[in-house]
Amino acid sequence: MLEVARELIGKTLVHETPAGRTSGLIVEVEAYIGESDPACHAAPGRTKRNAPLYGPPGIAYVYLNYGMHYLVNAVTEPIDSPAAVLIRALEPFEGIELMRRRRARGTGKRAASFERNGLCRGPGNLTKSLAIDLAQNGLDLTGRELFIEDAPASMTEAFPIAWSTRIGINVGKEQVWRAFVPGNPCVSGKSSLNGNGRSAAGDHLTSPA
DNA sequence: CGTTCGATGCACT
DNA sequence: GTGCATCGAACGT
Repeated sequence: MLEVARELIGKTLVHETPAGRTSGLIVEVEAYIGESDPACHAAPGRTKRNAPLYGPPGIAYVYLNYGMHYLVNAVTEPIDSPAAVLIRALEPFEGIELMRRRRARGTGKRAASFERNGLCRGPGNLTKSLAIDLAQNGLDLTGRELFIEDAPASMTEAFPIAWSTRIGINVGKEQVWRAFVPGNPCVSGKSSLNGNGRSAAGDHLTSPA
């Protein structure tokens, strides 16, 4: 499972829409594993909302939280083993101008005022830039609309990976189940290891316990 | 630098 | 009615 999270780092998440194609390199993820993980949506058992977690792996689990942000996960385990990787940040790759227009929508701001590195920094931001909402819930991530694929050869350098505790939760804080590319300016949250002054004491470069 | 707080909608008890 | 796997603006050091 944590291996899947690690493998997703450095792949691309792509969304094809009538408006165009947007994609980015996955630089930050978190694992949510099973009903025994209090922060996982499967913790209360099977419900209508979390049903995709109990389905086959390779499926997108999308939901709305805080009433205003859609979050996208990749289901990772076999049927009846609820677990998923939350995609938290991307380095924008294709469709950057389209991302800017989507981010500006509804705000009074100009699309041009959005910096590239911030377009997909944070799970709520990346779904807005890629136009991911409940319509994509349950899609096959190996399909043609919303999918994960290997990065182009020109980008397949080895990515350094750091692990930390998960962000934005109140339970299950002990697990070191957040993986990110240290130093990458598109990573959300704080990290002394990402080289831009956003730091957190718990970060470390070794593998999780 | 840091922390607090409002916006906002839906699933769940 | 309560509580979020958030974001960013508005404050206080």
